Amino acid sequence: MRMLPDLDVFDLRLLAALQTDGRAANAALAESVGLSASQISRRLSRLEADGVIAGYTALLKPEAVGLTVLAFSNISLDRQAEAMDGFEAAVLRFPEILECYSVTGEADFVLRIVARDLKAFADFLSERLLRVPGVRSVRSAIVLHQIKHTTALPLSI
Amino acid sequence: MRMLPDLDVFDLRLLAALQTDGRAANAALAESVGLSASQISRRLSRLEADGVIAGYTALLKPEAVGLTVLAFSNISLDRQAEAMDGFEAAVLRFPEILECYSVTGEADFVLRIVARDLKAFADFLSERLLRVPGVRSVRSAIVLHQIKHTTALPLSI
DNA sequence: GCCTTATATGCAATAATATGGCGTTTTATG
DNA sequence: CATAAAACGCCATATTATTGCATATAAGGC
Repeated sequence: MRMLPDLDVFDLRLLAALQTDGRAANAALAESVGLSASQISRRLSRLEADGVIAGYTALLKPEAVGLTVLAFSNISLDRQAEAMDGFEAAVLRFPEILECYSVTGEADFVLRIVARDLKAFADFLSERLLRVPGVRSVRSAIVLHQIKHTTALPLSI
Repeated sequence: MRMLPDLDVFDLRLLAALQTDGRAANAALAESVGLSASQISRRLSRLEADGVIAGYTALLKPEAVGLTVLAFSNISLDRQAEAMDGFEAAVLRFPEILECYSVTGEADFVLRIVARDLKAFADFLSERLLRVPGVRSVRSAIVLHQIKHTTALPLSI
């Protein structure tokens, strides 16, 4: 695994194509990259081995699997070392918490949370999250509209 | 496209497997679902046609493509209708803004922003985002540590 | 409850796709 | 400018996906 994988223009085009369609056939990728399919195969293996490509996933429509609520919750903890460890462990256990980051600013953590509906979200907050030891405050921004949503990182091609 | 795609246990297992590895071969998916590869192929086509599967993507390691800064920025706009339209159009144009939602709470919007480094992030804020007409305030939570990060939605299997 | 119809299934044949050898070309290095 | 190393495309082979089809399972009508 290279530390500084210097990606050439073909790599970047390939990554861009894979961010657009992670299941595209090598022949299709070859088309948009401008190389042969066999080279795509080889570069793909390299990018995976190097860890540039962390994985592949299917993107599901949340409503189709019964999830209508998305929220960003800002968490503040009590100032104790054990509070943080316990909180992080709890976060990993809750499947409705998709992401958790410690951040600068007023809050200690930002969470991305999904739930079936508003009631399920409220229940999760009051019966689960607020009961995690050390959690002092939770301020949630519930999503009203999605203006933009992509997992594709910008690549300077 | 069905409105209420009632997913059976095989569908849910298949979706779970695809969220774990979006490029898994049908034979491998068949293994974890408990069906034949041909059925996987057929169910896959159906889930794609129904829009349950919105797409597939490669997940890249941000550092490997030169992105070291992730932030969640909370935006407040001036109370004018045209401010909102202009802001949303601007958001769609900026590739460093991966996600944008209008939300409840103190802010009007939450943005997920990536940047090469702190300087690039600061420049983006001051030279781009703050110059979008109608933007009144930006409060950013810059990510210090990633505790959890997944795109996989929780499925009640 | 049984018959009918629609849907789902696994198997096997076929089609599509990925991979690796190999000779050639390009790029980097002294 | 010569040489070595890396990358390339083509092609043959291996792997994987898809579809026809006969059988099985589940749903609806009477």
